[in-house]
Amino acid sequence: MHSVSEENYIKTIYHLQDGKNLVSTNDIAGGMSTKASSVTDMLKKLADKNLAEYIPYKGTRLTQNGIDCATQIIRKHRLWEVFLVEKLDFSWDEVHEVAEQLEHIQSRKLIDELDKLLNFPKYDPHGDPIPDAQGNYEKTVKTAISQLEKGQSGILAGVHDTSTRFLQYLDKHQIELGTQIQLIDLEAFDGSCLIKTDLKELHISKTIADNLYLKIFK
Amino acid sequence: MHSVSEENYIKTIYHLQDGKNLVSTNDIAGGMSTKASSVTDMLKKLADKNLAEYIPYKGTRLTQNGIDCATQIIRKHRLWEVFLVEKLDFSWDEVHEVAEQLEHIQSRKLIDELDKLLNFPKYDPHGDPIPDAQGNYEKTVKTAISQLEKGQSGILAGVHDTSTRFLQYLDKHQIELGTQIQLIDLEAFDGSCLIKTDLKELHISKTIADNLYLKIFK
DNA sequence: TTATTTTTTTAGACAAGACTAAATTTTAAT
DNA sequence: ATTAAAATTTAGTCTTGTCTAAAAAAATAA
Repeated sequence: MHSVSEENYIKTIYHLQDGKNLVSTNDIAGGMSTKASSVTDMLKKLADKNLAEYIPYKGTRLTQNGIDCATQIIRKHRLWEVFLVEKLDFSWDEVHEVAEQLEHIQSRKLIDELDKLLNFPKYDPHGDPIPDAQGNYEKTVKTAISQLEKGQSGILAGVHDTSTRFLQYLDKHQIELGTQIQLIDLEAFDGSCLIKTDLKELHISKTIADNLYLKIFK
Repeated sequence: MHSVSEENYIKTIYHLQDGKNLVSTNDIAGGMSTKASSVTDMLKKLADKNLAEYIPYKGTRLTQNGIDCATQIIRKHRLWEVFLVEKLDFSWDEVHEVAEQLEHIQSRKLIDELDKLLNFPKYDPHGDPIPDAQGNYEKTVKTAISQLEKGQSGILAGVHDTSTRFLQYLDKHQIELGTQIQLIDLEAFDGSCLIKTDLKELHISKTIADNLYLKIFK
């Protein structure tokens, strides 16, 4: 099928795409911790294989083919994360690195059976939706806390940054998926926020507020 | 840690070693479906990393380091095989290819937790022993049916050839691990045998008899 | 023991993926 | 509209792991 490297590029482009028309070479390089020149080389390969459309100096977008491929990788990644947490007692900040390896295992049967074992879960441990075998998944509209208006509230449905440090920060402050959060105050000067959960009030920086996505009750 | 390719060489050498003092370059090439010249290159790398002792023109043996590494790969391979059969409804002739990929996933916690989930199994679905976290495992003395004397019996404890075709042959004749088998007659001319299980008598070729290993009651 | 065959190694090439440095194109700023 | 800065691509190199063809060593046979 495709090489591990190709799959990682496809996944990165897919995540960067979201809404935008074209993804820039530099953004991909940033997202993969590699150099722009390496990205250019790979983009040509992906275009040759009809996985991406590459317009020199302008940017790239995945073809339908590439999108299908990305969706399957994401399906695998998220199912493995559920497996690690539900069956192997991993905590949600430990799963990413291992899932990153497991998502490249090639076996249709393996994934379908895993899905069955886990009872066809809809969400991964970070609250992100899991595509089904056909690649369909609920595209929830999630809003970062930093984008809310004062007084709005919602439940934590996803995080942007999935680094161990960030996830541990959340654990420390007893914030997890499903936690109800209300925006009490927003400081215009530095974008920091005062938020309230069932348990306590907490002051968070703009960086944190950008990273927490809520499903909003309208 | 080590590359997938290095791990595959280590595993192959370990399996070919068994008993022998040195493993030949050609045998490794055969076992890996690669060319002797490629093997020579890799042997030098393994020697540099203190994973193997390489004596040009003579052969190779793993160092203790290499043996430890091989044992861990085998542990992972066999645990994943158990997982696939027990939890994901794979049949024993479907597991090998996938386990071959899964054995290279790097995560100590993953394997220890998997071991726990499966209840610390001692044998894989082919009857081969699974090394524990320290690398220790029961080194059973298994004897091919073709090596038995007339009248001897034992229970099927392993197979040599693990190809799908062979495993399906066994399924067809209702032979599985744990099946009690007695050697009724051995034809000196072509090495074929007449064997008896609880269910029936069966005439098997020398090729088959070479591939079936029994634990013998002495 | 010499000649022949087999095994193994060396030399040189190639593909995938990555990098650095230089060149080119695009964008932004005067 | 030029010029300066930023983004992107090209050219050339490197590493890993593979290959073929040729050379060298070891094993076998006469």
